[in-house]
Amino acid sequence: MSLPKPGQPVRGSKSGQPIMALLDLLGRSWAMGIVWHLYNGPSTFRQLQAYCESISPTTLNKRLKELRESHLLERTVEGYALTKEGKELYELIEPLGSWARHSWAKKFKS
Amino acid sequence: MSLPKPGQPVRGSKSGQPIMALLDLLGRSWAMGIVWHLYNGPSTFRQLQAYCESISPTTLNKRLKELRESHLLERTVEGYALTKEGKELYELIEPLGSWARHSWAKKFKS
DNA sequence: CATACTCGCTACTTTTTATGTAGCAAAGCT
DNA sequence: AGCTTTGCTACATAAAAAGTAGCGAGTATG
Repeated sequence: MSLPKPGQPVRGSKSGQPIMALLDLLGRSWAMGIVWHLYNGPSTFRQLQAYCESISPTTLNKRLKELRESHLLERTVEGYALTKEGKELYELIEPLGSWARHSWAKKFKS
Repeated sequence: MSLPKPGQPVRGSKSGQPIMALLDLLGRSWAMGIVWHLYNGPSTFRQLQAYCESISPTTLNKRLKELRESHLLERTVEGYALTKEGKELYELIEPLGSWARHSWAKKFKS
């Protein structure tokens, strides 16, 4: 799987519109979960592995590479951490959390 | 792949927190693209297939089933359409579009 | 009535992704 | 020197997605 970049054809869009590249990137397994988790603070590779209970090191490493190349996270002395863009992204997807709890989950209670 | 439901263990979380179930669901290939597209109005199966240029009918059908069972879309006389919840969800992820264009894409121009 | 569409979908094979497990090299204790 | 932790790679297996063909139902057209 190649890195989706805005402006280039990606999985799902020959036009490479930024939103499609972003959806391709975030649509890969664990990508959003990693961003979600790192908002709490930097984590090491092994901490991320423990957090994402069933991720394999192979996949984790691939996702980390992709997210780094996409400028959403970086390595620091404390481990992997969100960049400015990564934090912005988190703040955009954050409302999903409360919506999922308060509106969406209720539809499954029947 | 089984349908992720809030309150049950899902890919990535034994707790089944709604947000994790949602991320699992949306993280599957094309799921967000389908929601994104349907906000413009209902589409038939073949229209969706044409829109998602490289999706296979097998995968499209699976995604549609999952999204229907998750109450995000439904079948109408005009084809597949977003439910009230689906529209709410779209409106939550919609800001990603302008962020991707205006902030994120710029990081790749170097 | 026949034939020729379109539509929603299934069957099947191939390719791509992800998982599961083992373990290595580098760095930091002790 | 020995023992751990850390970040990661290698390899085999399993799961998911793509690619292609085509069926049965419905509708339109001659």
